[in-house]
Amino acid sequence: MASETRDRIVDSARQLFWEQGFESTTLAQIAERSEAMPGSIYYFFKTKDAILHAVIDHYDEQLGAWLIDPVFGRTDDPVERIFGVIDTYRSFLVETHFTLGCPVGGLALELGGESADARAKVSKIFDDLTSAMESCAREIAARTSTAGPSPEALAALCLTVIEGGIVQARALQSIEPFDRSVTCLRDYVDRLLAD
Amino acid sequence: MASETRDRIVDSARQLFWEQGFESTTLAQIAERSEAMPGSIYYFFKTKDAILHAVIDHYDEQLGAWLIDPVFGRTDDPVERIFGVIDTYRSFLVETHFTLGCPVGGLALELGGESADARAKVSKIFDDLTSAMESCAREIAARTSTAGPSPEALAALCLTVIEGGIVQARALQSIEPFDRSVTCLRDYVDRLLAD
DNA sequence: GTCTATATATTGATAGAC
DNA sequence: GTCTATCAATATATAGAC
Repeated sequence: MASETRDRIVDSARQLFWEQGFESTTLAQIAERSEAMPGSIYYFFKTKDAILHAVIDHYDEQLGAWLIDPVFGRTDDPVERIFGVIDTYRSFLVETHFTLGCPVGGLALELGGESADARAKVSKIFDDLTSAMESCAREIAARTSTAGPSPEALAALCLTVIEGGIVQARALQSIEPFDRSVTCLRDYVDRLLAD
Repeated sequence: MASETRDRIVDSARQLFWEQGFESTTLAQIAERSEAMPGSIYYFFKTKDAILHAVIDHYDEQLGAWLIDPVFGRTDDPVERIFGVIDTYRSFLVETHFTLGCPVGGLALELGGESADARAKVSKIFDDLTSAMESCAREIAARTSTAGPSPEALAALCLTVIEGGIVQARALQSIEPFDRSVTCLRDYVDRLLAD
């Protein structure tokens, strides 16, 4: 099951899906980047869809270590944690000049109708990320006196700011709409904490 | 230039791009839905990309009449206008059971790297929609005493809530994250106006 | 497990009759 | 302007030697 070649194939596919999307990526491209021949790819994966599942599983397993743990390990403050996660996505956008958005969000939109089980896995990843944001939102709620939004709602807004900011940033090829949205979210959180 | 057949082709392509994305849509599907033979399609359009451009141009021309005018004609209140536009997108999501998100946002993500001129057109559509939201945000700012976010920032957040809410709703096949984000946005606007 | 070679289907696109 | 027929390229996927 585990294999160095297999890992290379999944990692190459993951990069390509991130850069171009699932549909636009061909097996020839995966073969080229992973330096594995088509025959080798089909030794490990029965179909192209099977590669997609492996990529999504990889995100599912690595989301914590890759995105949440570094940020949450850096600080205990719930506000800093939220904006630390958001800033991680911002860095991807800026460093890749808006070619790399959210790997999971991109797949979510692309898998809209078809492949119900792949979409279900993507759904779970969103749930996990929402849970992490929710723990921060709960701490924030505990610090405020008047009634603010539910932790679930604030957590949803945080993911919304990430995904919506990415869509606009990629469309406009500018980080400005992303930053503007984040500025509002911070203002909102500040106002909540001022109560 | 204008032709009933051509209109049918563009409209069918528009629907299919909305439902499945640009890459996943084949000319055979466009031919089937528009009831035009491949030969006819290529009489009007030199390439598949030319169809894409026609679709984007259609959105560019019809965005006002299709999305903004109905909402802005219904009320003068800037807050109601903002949430009226947002609710239009919500209706698409719910009525189509999360298969139809934002036609422009979907293309924006898909055209990330390639076809720079198509992406530029998409960019212009976002600018137009942002302008409409910005006019509302400016009125809201005029009603508040203390310093709130800039109208540009609040407008960006409105689009972010739409696009980010759609990504999550389609991923989770649930309107909940969309509604939760909108609830927060409304709470934020209420707090701005309470100042 | 990895390679070469190739099958099969579908893609975007074209030619030319009418 | 619309049709039929089809091309050439590319896609996913397979067979079988090593």
